[in-house]
Amino acid sequence: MSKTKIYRLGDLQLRIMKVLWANEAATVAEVHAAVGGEGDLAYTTVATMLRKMEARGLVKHRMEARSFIYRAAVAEEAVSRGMADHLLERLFEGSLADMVRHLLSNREVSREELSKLEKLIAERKQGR
Amino acid sequence: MSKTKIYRLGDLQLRIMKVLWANEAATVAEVHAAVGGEGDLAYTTVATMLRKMEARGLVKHRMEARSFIYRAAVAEEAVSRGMADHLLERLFEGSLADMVRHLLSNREVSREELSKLEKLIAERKQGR
DNA sequence: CGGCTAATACTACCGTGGTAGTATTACCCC
DNA sequence: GGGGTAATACTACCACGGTAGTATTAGCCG
Repeated sequence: MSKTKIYRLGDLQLRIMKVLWANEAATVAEVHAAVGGEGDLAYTTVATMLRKMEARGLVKHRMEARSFIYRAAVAEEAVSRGMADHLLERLFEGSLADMVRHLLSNREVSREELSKLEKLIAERKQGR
Repeated sequence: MSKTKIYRLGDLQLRIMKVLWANEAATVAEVHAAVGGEGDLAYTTVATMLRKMEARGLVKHRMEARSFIYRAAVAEEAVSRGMADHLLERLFEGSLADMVRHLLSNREVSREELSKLEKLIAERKQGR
């Protein structure tokens, strides 16, 4: 299959994935340190979550000197697109314009962001 | 509180909300008919879900001639924005441009959509 | 060697989305 | 009035995210 339903990640899971995407490989302790910023979690919580995530195919581990070294088993791209696509379909019936409209309303967006967006659209229109 | 954590809605819940947003008010039977399109659900499944959603403050009901008439208790706007914002923060650290970039890649977007987007950005830049 | 320590394994528990069966109730029609 | 029917209520399960305690194990250090 390989269809791991990539788009459904909880908050903690996503935070963990971000650590692994940023670091390529990390021990439980490293993930715990990196993830546990505010309102820190128990070490075992992170360890348990990693095990559950491995069962779901999100991460893999190898043993090294008595420690598990975890790394991501799914690409950040795939997850980002999966989740964003899922939301776009579920909520806005695939209309990107609708989605962006919602995101623009009631939110302060810097001029830089707007310019970046403009450029993106323009490029895309050019078929690039 | 009233902070119902608006942004976490399951697929079925969202489908139900869409029916209620479209219809203003509906009986369980109506929701069931409208939602159960493909791979249809049991009537009781919809009824149970509605009850759970009411407990969470997502919908309300009134009695009328032996039947519950449900209506949405949260605005579509609020939910859409909540969910989209949540994703934007969790996944793209608030960078709208990043998010749109992901959504544009590997996806066919009509010229109309692109034009709509252009207009949105332009309007926003004008401070409107 | 014996104990400390760091690591994983196992188990448990809560909340909630999703799904649905069974029970109860209240009406309506013959 | 009695039976059928439509509606809700109650109960039950499973999966899974999140959280964490307890048990076990393996290695190290004095």
